[in-house]
Amino acid sequence: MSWTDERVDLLKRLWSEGLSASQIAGRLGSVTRNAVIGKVHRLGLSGRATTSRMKSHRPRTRLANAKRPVKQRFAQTGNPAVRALYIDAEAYVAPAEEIEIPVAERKTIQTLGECSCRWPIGDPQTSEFHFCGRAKVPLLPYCEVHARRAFQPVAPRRRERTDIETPVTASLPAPAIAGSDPSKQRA
DNA sequence: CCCTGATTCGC
DNA sequence: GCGAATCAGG
Repeated sequence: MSWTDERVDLLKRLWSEGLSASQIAGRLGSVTRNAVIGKVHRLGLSGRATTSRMKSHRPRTRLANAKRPVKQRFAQTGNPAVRALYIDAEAYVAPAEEIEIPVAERKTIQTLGECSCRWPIGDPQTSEFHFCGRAKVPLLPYCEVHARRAFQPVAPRRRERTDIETPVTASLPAPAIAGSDPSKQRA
């Protein structure tokens, strides 16, 4: 697969949103992160300017957090439907409160069925605790709503770029006792 | 070892 | 133009 206009547009958008090259590659499919980086350079998009603090504007619940490793597995699946769900989740904003499941639909660990959404609700220490129990999305352990909640994009590493343009070390005062640095050796 | 982007260079 | 391999680093 090659760089069609659509794919380039998506690349530009995701890059400007601060997604990493590998994240973008995962969404585009059929390309490696190297390909993405190479394209970014050829397009002249490289060098993430000051503005794009890799933002993680997406609230994540503890439960969603706990599901992250699972999500990563599904994010890498070749199944387009599952991938689509994962990608769509990007637009999702977590609700402040858990969805109210009618008592009749609630499932316990005992009554949880093969097709029941396994999203846990409530405090496991209490008798109120139950699982969502609604019909789950095929291949996923949750109903659609909870799947969207669980499978959110990996939060970009938030880390201030301290590199880029600070070549003025020469003007810094010399340390009183400079730690020798013998570690910089390469054949 | 996980990850990040940057660069090179054969294709 | 493309991207694997590599580099340099967190």
